[in-house]
Amino acid sequence: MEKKIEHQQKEQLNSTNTEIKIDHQEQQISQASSSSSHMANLATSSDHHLHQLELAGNNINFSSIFDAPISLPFPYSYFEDHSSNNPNSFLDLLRQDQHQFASSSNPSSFSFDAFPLQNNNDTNLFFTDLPLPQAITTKAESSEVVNTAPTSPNSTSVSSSSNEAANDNTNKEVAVKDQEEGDQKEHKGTKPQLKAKKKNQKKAREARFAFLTKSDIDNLDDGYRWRKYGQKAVKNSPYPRSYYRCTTVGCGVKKRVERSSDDPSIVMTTYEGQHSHPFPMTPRGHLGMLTSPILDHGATTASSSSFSIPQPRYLLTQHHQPYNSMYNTSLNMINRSSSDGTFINPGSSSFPGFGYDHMPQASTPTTSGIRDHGLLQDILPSQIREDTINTQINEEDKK
DNA sequence: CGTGTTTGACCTGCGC
DNA sequence: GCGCAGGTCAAACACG
Repeated sequence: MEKKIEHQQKEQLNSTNTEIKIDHQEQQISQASSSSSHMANLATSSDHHLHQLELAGNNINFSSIFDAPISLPFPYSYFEDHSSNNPNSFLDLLRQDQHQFASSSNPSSFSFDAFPLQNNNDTNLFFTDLPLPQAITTKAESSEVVNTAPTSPNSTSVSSSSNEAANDNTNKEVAVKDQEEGDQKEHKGTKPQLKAKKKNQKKAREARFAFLTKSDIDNLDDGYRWRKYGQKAVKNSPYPRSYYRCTTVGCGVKKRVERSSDDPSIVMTTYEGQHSHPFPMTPRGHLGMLTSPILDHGATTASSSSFSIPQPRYLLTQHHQPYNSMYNTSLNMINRSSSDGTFINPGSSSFPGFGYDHMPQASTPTTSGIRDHGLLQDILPSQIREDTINTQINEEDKK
């Protein structure tokens, strides 16, 4: 396993300009838990990119950000640092990178790579080789509701049902909250019950998805409009944590942005919830990222508080989902369909807060002539996807 | 005037 | 029960 990884990473070094230090590889492996396929994902992640990477070897503890205490390995950072003076939006950079990698056989597939590495039972770790200077590492935080049922990588049945489940959870959560508010108004003094409800409510909390990005800029465009509603000092960190909420009416997506105390160049953004609305229209009157997150600035963001990741529809479709049940669980929890059936894309899911993966054209294979891999194609170049899936299959065959 | 930010107060969960 | 830390609210403020 380790040899395989080492071999693959050596290949990376040879075939790309990627510069990787593997000092803490072993530690990452242990922290990345048991999913060997995930490591394979990591190992192949840079094949299509020229960005320089490093394994920083810093174990930056973001346990305060996540529910589960973790020591997050911090494998990637970009040498190509993103200056705070750089006026380019995140999506500008994406666009530039798209040109840079225009030779890709599947342009639509390029944009954003995310490689989930299972970290522990509560968190999913995402190593990303983002084609942008800021981005270095992503980390998905699963919901606390854990689906332990193993999910086949090719499973298509889980998605819709889990969508409904997630939706149900969300609705229940709202319902519980509303109920609680009523109870609090009408029945003050039922604290035990309220507490029990609170606990239940917490268990059904929205899934979160966190990104680590290397940037001097906190407020980068992701195309959505965010309103800052709070800022708090973080313990053991000189940098405050900012709280944002999607400004779209009825959309409860939140995000938290904070800077790492260990490495101030690292910005961590945690998304919570999923947008219940289409990607915002741009002033120019077309949908941002209609066919790809990188095709448009997508930024109507007057706010300066937008974060730096694309609003990727880049969630992995579960039928192409090469990841384990834990990861699927995470996806399932965040894959929410609306109650009226609008914006539902069965079999597809998206990371919370990451845009809208249900754009009609975006999900129609025939429009691009490219096989629809769901959101996966927005994350992984086709070659990587194939490698990943094959790797997963091989791993399963070995078992 | 609309929109977004700032910031102190308040609420909540959790550990001791 | 208490204190701490995280999260949220909302009034005041800034800006175009």
